[in-house]
Formats: sequence, C-alpha cells, structure tokens
Amino acid sequence: MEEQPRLMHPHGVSLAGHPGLTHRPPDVTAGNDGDSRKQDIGDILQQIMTITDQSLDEAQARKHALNCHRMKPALFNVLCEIKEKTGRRNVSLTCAVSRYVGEEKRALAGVLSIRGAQDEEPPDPQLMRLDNMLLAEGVSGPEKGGGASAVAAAAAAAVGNSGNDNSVEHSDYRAKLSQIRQIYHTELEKYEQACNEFTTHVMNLLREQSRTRPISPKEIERMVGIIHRKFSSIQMQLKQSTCEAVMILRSRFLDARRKRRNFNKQATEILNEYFYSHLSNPYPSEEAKEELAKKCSITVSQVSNWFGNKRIRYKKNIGKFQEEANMYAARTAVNAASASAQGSQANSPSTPNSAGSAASFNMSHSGDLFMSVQSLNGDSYPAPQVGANIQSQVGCAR
DNA sequence: CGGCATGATTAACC
DNA sequence: GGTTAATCATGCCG
Repeated sequence: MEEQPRLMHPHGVSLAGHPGLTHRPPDVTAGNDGDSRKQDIGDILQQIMTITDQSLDEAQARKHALNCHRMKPALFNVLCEIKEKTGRRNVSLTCAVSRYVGEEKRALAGVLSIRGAQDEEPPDPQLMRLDNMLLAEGVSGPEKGGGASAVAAAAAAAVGNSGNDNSVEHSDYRAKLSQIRQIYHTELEKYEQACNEFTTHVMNLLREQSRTRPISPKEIERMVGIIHRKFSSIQMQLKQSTCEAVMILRSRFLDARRKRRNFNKQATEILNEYFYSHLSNPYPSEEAKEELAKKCSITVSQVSNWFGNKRIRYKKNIGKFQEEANMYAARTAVNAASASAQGSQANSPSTPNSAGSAASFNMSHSGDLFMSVQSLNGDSYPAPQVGANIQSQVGCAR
C-alpha cells in the first residue's frame, strides 16, 4: 500500500493543480479539446474551493448547482478513484465540499469535544466499577432492587436501634435514593435519545454528502462509533456523579445512625433492673447480654456499652445513684414477693441472683467501697431489708 | 444557651 | 476479647 504510485499530491493540498487529475479516466479526458475540458474542471474545482468562503445559503445554492452540473458524475468518479487508491479520506476536496455543512460539523465538534473524553476500550474497568456499584446500590438494575433495602437492612442490623425512628430514617434514605435513581434514569434516557437523534442526524448528513463525495460505509460506521464513544463518555460522567451522590447519601445516612439516640424508657428500665439486681456482680454473661439486647431491641454491643458506662458511673458516684438503686431494688423485691405469693419460685433465667444482693461489686481501688457505702448509708439504702418497707418505697418510686 | 445525662469511642490494661 | 477510664458528641431540660 505504501509503495504503490501515489496519485495524490504528497501533502494533499491544492487540488486545482493536483497531479491526480492529470491521470484522468478515459471518459473524462477523451477527446482532443483537453484544454477546454481542463478549464471546465478547473472552474468546477475553483467553485468547490471557494465554497469555504461563502455563506451557508450561498453554499446551498452552489451545492445544488454542483449536483446538477453535467460534469458532476465524472468528477465524482474521479473522486471515487482517488479515494480508493489513496485509501485515505483526507482529500482536501472532500473537506471543501463538506464545507456546506459547516454548522453541523461545528455542532458535532462541540458535542464531541466535551471534556473527559478518554476513548477507553470497551471493557473499561472504571466503567465496570461504576456499573457494579450502581447495581449494588440499587440505582441501576431492576426496579426497587435489593440494593437499597440491603443497605438499609445492613445498617439496621449493625445498629439495631429502636425500630421507630429507624424506619423513619430508612424511608428517608430510601426516598432520597429513589430520587437519585429517578434522576439517573431520566438523564440516561435523555442521553440515549440525544445520542440516537444525533446519530441519525449525522447519518443523514453523510448520506446527503455521499451524493457529492464518495463515503464508504466504513466511514459512516467510524463516525457513528465516534459519536457513541463520546456519548458513552458522557454517560460515564453521569454514572460517576450518580455514584458520588449515592456515596454522599450513604455516608450521611450512616453518620446519622452513629448519632447518639437515647434508649427508650422501657429499655433503660430493663437494663437498670438487671444492673441493680446484680449489683454484686453486674457483669452479664454473653447469653444474658443477648437476652437483654433482645428485650430492649438494641444490640449486644450496646448492652455492653451500657453496662460499661453504668458500672463506671455508678462506681464514680454511688450517692447519685442511691435513689435509683432503691427504686429498682424495691421493684425487684415486689416482683419477688408477688412471685412467691403465687407460690412459685421466681427464678428468671436472666436474673439468677436474688434482688438486692449487694455483696461485692469489685472496685479496682477499694474492693469493698460499695459495701462500706451501703453500710454508711444504711438508713437511706436498706437493701437487705427492702421487703420491710416495700410499700413506702414503691409509693415513692411510682 | 448552659449544664447535665447518656450512648459511643478509644487507649490502656489484664 | 472484655473491662476500665477518659473522652467525645449529642440529647435534653430548665
């Protein structure tokens, strides 16, 4: 291909004096009056070349004139031949002829030059990542996909906070996600439509141009390929920003879940009940933690946190918790009393120790500080004799 | 708004 | 790995 005789000027510039034209097909150059014919062709070429300087309207008129010109078929054949032989399409003539679609070309260039147009190969890893993520998040893929609910469920399982406000946050999250999803889909659809419209537009233009210059199907294919690549790069941007939006939403959601929420009253009561009824050893076993967690609709780690906080805070300021301790001791005593009144030995699995067993909640610095405080405040905290004044205690508490 | 209550987190410890 | 102690960050109430 490289070694075959070149018909084109080495630099493919001025066609008027193009060597290729001296190698005319017989049907064009036949006859003796080659000079006049030459002149004729020269005129046409001149017209073509000056199209560049004309307005679109003028060019339109010229185009029509050219199409109707008696020499047009011959010239067209020459072009075909040149093109076929050179195997290239950068013939200046084609550029000149296509000048009359300058506007369209400019529009094309405008769209095609949108930034970030890395012409990646089809199996673009980044695009795949984005697609996977969108799918996983339930943005793309089947309607109301498992993605969102999976995330919500995971978050719920991770935190397991009291159901009510959770579902509120979930629905909020869901609503926002579906909003993103909707925007994503409408935008995607818009892009697809625009891409199709633009493709057909360009194809029409090329078809039109093919009347004036030879355009191979490969060229059209190539053009369409370029358009599709460019549009898919736009799509990629859309996907990327959608991913970002989802990530932001998700991190906000998770942040919101991290926010401290006070446990509801019932949960606190259950925990306190256990704590004060196991004051001698307020270290629930794993099973007990699980049971408490289930009862309180919180996680085991929250139970652990609660007990950790409670122990340290109780220890730090026993006096402050005195009243609370009395109350819960009284309550467990009541429970025990009513249980025994029913004739059955109340022995809840979660509270194996009896109420008010304030023996020795080991303090790191003073092992029996608790005991001594108990005895010091014996009057106000008669844990051992709770049963004696249940009525008054309960009356105070409730 | 200030201060206390409280759930969560972290580092050190055993 | 669980606990302690300190601390953070937020909720809540006067």
